[in-house]
Amino acid sequence: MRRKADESLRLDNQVCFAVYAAGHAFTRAYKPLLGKLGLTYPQYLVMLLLWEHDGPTMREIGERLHLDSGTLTPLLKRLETMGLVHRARLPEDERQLRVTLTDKGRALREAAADVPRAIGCASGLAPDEAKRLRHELVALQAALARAQ
Amino acid sequence: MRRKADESLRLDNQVCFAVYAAGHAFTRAYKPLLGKLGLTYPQYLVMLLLWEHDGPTMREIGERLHLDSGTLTPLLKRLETMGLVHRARLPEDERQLRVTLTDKGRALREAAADVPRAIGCASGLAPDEAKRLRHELVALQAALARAQ
DNA sequence: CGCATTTTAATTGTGCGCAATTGAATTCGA
DNA sequence: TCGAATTCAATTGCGCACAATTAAAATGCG
Repeated sequence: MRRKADESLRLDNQVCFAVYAAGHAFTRAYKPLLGKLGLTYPQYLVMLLLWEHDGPTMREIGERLHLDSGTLTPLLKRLETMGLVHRARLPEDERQLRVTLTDKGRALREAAADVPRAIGCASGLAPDEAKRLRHELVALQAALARAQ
Repeated sequence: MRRKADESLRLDNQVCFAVYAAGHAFTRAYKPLLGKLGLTYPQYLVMLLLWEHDGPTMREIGERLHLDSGTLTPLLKRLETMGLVHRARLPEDERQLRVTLTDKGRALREAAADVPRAIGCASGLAPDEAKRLRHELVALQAALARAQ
């Protein structure tokens, strides 16, 4: 019989690797769909946020997506270069940056409308299964954040 | 009442984002533990594989972790520079590269022994919950791969 | 045997992801 | 009010992650 310590060092036993591998699988599944829109997955997340509620500051985007300025500054500059968003300092606080959709950025929403359905389909999850799994992952993320 | 298409474009409804965020949370949780060992999380995954079964080829490592040579070549060179692994061509097939642990690499296993427990603790998951979640994520990953 | 095909690792280029630092704007406190 | 502390975005540097290409070794087929 194998010792406990050995067991726990086996790759297959690790939830983290399963999350890591599932993340890769999702990225691969999204790539052809988002490629048609000219977006990467993190860029798509920012666009989702803006379609939901236009005009957040960079700090708010970072809090929502758990990304810092080192990631977001170049990402948002790319979206701006593509003509999808506009970046402007707040007049009342010049430190902060407001990100707003351009007409082109708003228009992209129609083209992206069928992406979630396609991914839902590929995942093979029923809506209620997806919902439960999402809840468990959110709880997991919160527990890890709490443990610091 | 909100239309169905709008619902599906909302960030909160997406399993993928939950996986993505949980992945980040895990990486952050592992960082201080692995930092003591001088490893990144992908490097730790390779070491786990080698501790489990020493001497795989680079192709086998890539299949197991779903990583290609563009990622693994520099990663393994870093592990070699750290003195943890040895890289050598197979005499019977010069295209392939065998990766083996050095004494230092084997010794690191003891230092890493308590990492899984610490992460398990931080995740707040009971062992059976972790096992079920892992199964669901593996199934999800397989479904996404199958959908190609 | 000899040449086309396949397999494998390495390289190049792009884009995250994050720690650490910088610098500017703002806020706070004596 | 003035200087210290804080809050932001930007920058720098390092390490994945992956597509596309290159080059070498091995295989397969006529």
